[in-house]
Amino acid sequence: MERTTYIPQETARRLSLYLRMLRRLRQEKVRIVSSDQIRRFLNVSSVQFRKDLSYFGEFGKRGVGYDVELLAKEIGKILGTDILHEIILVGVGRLGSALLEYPGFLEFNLKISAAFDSNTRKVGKVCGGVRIQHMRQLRQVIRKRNLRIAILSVPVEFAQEVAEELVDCGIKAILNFAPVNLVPARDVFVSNADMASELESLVYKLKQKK
Amino acid sequence: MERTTYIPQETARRLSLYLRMLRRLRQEKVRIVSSDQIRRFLNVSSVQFRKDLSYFGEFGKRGVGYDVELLAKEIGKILGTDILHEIILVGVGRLGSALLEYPGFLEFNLKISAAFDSNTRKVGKVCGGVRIQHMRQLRQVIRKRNLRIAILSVPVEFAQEVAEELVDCGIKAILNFAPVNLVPARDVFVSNADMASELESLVYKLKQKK
DNA sequence: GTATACTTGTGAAACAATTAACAATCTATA
DNA sequence: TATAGATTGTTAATTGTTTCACAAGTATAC
Repeated sequence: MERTTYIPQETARRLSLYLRMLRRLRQEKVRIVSSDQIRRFLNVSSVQFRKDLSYFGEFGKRGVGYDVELLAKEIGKILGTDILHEIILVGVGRLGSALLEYPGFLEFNLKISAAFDSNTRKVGKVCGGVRIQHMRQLRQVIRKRNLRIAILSVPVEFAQEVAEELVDCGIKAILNFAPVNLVPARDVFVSNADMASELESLVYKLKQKK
Repeated sequence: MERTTYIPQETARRLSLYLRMLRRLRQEKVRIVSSDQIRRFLNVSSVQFRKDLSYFGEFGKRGVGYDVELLAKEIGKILGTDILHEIILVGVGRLGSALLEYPGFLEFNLKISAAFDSNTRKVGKVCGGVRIQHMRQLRQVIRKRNLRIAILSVPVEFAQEVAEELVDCGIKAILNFAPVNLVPARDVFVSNADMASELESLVYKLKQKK
């Protein structure tokens, strides 16, 4: 039961999928699940699933399977989403306001607890239960509440500059929706949610298949 | 100059980044770019860049670099986005309408040319220059215009069912925004744009770093 | 209690992707 | 035309990830 120190990047990503699946199963009152059932649900091989878990411990019962409730809790702990994380959103345009109202975050104990925009007409309005504040408040709010994670949904031409401001205010992780590949500062994690690029990859795959 | 038949998945994804960068450079009237400059812009090693290109041919000039214009064209051809691709969007909610107005797709010659929703109140309205049609029209429109790619932005509880309908109508690639890991049919490509999961991975990374 | 059918956990092997090292080529310049 | 400096393209080595194969544990039927 020795734990390796190195954990594949992909494993972390998949844990998230597992967790969502498990929560869904829990809702449906499923108590026990086997790695082979997970395979059918998620398109991840059963060995992959077991291997991924093996980096963190032993959670199943041989000959039986996994306790849904227990495994969900354990994966939550591993990922750090057993506790609520507050995040901020910067740029309340079309996409930004859709994200503010997006219900999918809460499922993972993620809550957008502050939103910012530089347009004074938007400031003060409430969207998705959050009052929009002016960009000027950014630093103060981040500092005061010790926030670390930001969603960036500003127009592409401001993305790099606003990202740098965020980092300067103490943000350590950014989920970027602007269509630029933001290059992260030293100790900051950036994840580029590049929708157009995803589509382009699909176009390419279709082309290959033919 | 022999071309391997196998091309890493990740290479295809990166080509998309390269292409966007090159187009931006072209706009700025840059004529020549070296792999080392690309590295600085995109955080992809210069060898990686050259290696990725080497799967498809030789596009640079030793001692000089790459012709921006030419390389952009070539990568466009490789990815298949040298010609316009029409896609459909299903589910015009908050997120769906944001996507309809998203300007980032055109950059890659991708155009949402039809949108569908089952809510009769939305049907007939125009969003992002596209008239929303009823789901009943789905099959007819897909068939008639021979469409292959769909963006799925319906509520999570309908996602699997609508996805199956899309496939049944002839759709071959789906970009899914609903927070489920859609399991694709045999010859259909699905890309799950899982925003909550992305954030959760960031939370995990932050936790590790500490 | 023993046999049978399942299922997990994991070291080793196979496979895939990235990086290092360097030959080949180009430009500019004296 | 020789030389220096720059840059690409590619083979080989390295690193990272997935899969195989199977031991070990559990439940059930008889």
